[in-house]
Amino acid sequence: MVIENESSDGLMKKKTQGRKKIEIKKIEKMSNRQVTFSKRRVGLFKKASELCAQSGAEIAIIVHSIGKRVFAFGHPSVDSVINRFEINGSSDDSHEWDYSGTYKELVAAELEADMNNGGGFWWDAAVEGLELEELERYMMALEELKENVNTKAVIDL
Amino acid sequence: MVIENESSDGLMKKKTQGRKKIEIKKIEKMSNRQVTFSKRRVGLFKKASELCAQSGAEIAIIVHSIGKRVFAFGHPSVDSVINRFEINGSSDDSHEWDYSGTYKELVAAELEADMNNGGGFWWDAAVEGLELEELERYMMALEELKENVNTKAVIDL
DNA sequence: AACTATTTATAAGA
DNA sequence: TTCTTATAAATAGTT
Repeated sequence: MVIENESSDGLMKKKTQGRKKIEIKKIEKMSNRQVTFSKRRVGLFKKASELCAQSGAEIAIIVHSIGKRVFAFGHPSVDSVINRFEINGSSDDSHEWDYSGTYKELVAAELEADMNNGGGFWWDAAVEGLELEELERYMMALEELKENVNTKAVIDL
Repeated sequence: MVIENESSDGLMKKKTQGRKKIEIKKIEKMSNRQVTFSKRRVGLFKKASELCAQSGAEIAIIVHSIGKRVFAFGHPSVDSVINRFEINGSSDDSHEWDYSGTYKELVAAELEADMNNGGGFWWDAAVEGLELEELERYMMALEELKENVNTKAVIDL
């Protein structure tokens, strides 16, 4: 939002409102969604690189944008991290699952069936199909991520 | 650092210095490293969940801590994102590689050979073996991440 | 695990 | 897209 640069008393005012608090939800306007995706993906990869550098963790991140582009971050490499992960077994309880299960609960089975249909991306269909209550539960899940994480069992390989 | 709560003039002062600027490098003290890892991993996963919610991207993150624990984030699931990634081929130029290559350049081949030896974690060996100049290049790479990202070729599946 | 002062990330706007 | 600016959000050091 534009702010007046000069008020009646002649003092200079703020040029913009700066960052505004937002709700974490699907960004409807495509151009804004693209800009936010670009900015936040870079931020995410930077955070990952810092975590690697500080703690020595091995991290792999794979991002499929809605535009079908694929971005990957890997330290020491995407493949090595994934391989190590898969060797441990990706379908049992050997991992600490944080969020995937929570989201899945939100997506009704019938909506998942629409994912492979023509027109739009599966995600759009899934989100548009969410009832208000479900969306609220989704947002709550986001907020409770920290707590959920800390209460998971820890099982080493 | 502790700050005096009351100065000679009787005014209350800041209780702490608050967050301090730090250099992104290996945290030597194990307890601090563990705490930072925990905090930042949660932050990383939260950022990922927000990016998914806002843009509809599909994201998988796998984190192997130095303590051998495995943490994973996946939307809609770790497996689905990885599978989609691997179908596209993980060894060619079909992806946008952001950071893994940069880091690899830093780790001399002889250091990589030590990764599988006994005693300590490979990462410790690799980082401790980095010469100062190399470490500086590494840090520069971190700073230049954003620019690097924006200059990569974009190739869809 | 909880607390603050700060640093860092980023929503809007240019 | 790249830059700016003000503010929201993350977090380092401490308790």
